[in-house]
Amino acid sequence: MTQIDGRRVRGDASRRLVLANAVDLASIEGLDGLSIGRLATAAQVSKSGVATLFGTKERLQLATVEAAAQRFRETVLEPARVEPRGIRRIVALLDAWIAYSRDRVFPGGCFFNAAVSEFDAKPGPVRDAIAEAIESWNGYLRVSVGYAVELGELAADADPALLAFECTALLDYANSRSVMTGSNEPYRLARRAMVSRLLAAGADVEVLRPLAEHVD
Amino acid sequence: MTQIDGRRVRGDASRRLVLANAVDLASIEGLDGLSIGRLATAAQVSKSGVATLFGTKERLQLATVEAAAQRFRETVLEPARVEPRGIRRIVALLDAWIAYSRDRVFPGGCFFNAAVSEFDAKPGPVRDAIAEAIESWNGYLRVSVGYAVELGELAADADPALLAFECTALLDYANSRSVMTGSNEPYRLARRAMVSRLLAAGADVEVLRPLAEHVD
DNA sequence: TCACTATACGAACGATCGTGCGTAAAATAA
DNA sequence: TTATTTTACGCACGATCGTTCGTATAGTGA
Repeated sequence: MTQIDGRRVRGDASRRLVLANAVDLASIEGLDGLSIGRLATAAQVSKSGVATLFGTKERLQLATVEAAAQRFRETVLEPARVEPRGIRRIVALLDAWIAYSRDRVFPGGCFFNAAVSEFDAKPGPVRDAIAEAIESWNGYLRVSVGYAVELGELAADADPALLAFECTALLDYANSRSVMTGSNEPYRLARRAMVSRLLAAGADVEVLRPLAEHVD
Repeated sequence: MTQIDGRRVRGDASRRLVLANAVDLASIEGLDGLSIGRLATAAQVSKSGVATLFGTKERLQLATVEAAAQRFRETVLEPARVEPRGIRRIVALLDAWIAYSRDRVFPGGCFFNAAVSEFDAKPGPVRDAIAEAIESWNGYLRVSVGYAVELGELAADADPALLAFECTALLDYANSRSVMTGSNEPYRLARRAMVSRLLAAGADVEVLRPLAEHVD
């Protein structure tokens, strides 16, 4: 039986508070643009308090990436798990992703879209952590498409890797365009493209209805 | 008859030199991460020399965006103009864009992908300049698709806006994935997706050959 | 000739950055 | 109790940031 440590409890609460501000700030300013001083101001703690809790800026960035990944999982992955494996879960995932972007779960749009563009040419632990989070989401979607093929809900010759690639491309681009223009039209375009693509892959039109008919 | 000014000639040469370094650095470090000091070191001029030529950092960023747009036009748009309007020019544009990304015309991958993610949530003149450059490219591709429809090279019910949206999404995502992983596989996936999408829109399979058969 | 402009640099400004040190308080462990 | 760990802060350090000022040089015009 592991006893709880009141100091750790307090520290974890502080870390959560700081990280909640960190992911929001980083989705706007970027993971590098996020400075410890401004973060401390936003979280209403002292600058050296942030330094105490995270050590270095790189460790703060790593913790921020993990906090963002958790918020993503809670917002996109968890809700879709109520749907059974196969095409229904795919539809739930794609729909949840659009809601995640459209509702600005991160105020600057998808955290990982911004993080990838910022760090894709900067090797190091932070880049690796971002890559792993992306890879995890991509893999989850790809495997989900694979289930649908195995279950006969998509054509046997459908390529899960290609289909997942296309959907992710459309989602990411819709996010980028919406944040840039402030319009929801990109989400409607992405929905149309994904629906017609899934139909071409043999999906049942009825099952696609949540994705096709949702208004953004 | 406007006489040339030797001082301006010299200054323009310096500006070009500095901007060539600026776009390369910014494609890696970002437009904000790009600092005047490091830029001066890279371009082998003094820090205050850069300040003299561009005034403020914001004006340097604006000039950098314009320099990047020019390099993009020279690399992607100009070569495709040798092809006639319609599906052939579309194929040339898409193929040139993949080469532009794959050959790392900007060392950090597509300059505008990085710039959009960095500035989409930061209102101001720099964001506006980036948005205008993106809009210009998107519009050019959309109009090109429209020509192909008008010429009967694509189905009459094909939606140019949607088709251009899908292709841009695939191109941007292929760029992002390739820079992140160092692989050319994303370009092959994007090619396959675009070819099948254009075929579904009624394109002639022969005309798509340059896009379909090119090896990255 | 002389005044003016554009380029270019060195030096320095105040501001902010990430980080380390010393200290204090709270909780745990001896 | 005493010793140790964790959190949290104030303070200051060196480094770098964008910017400004003064100065020098070269080219343009009157």
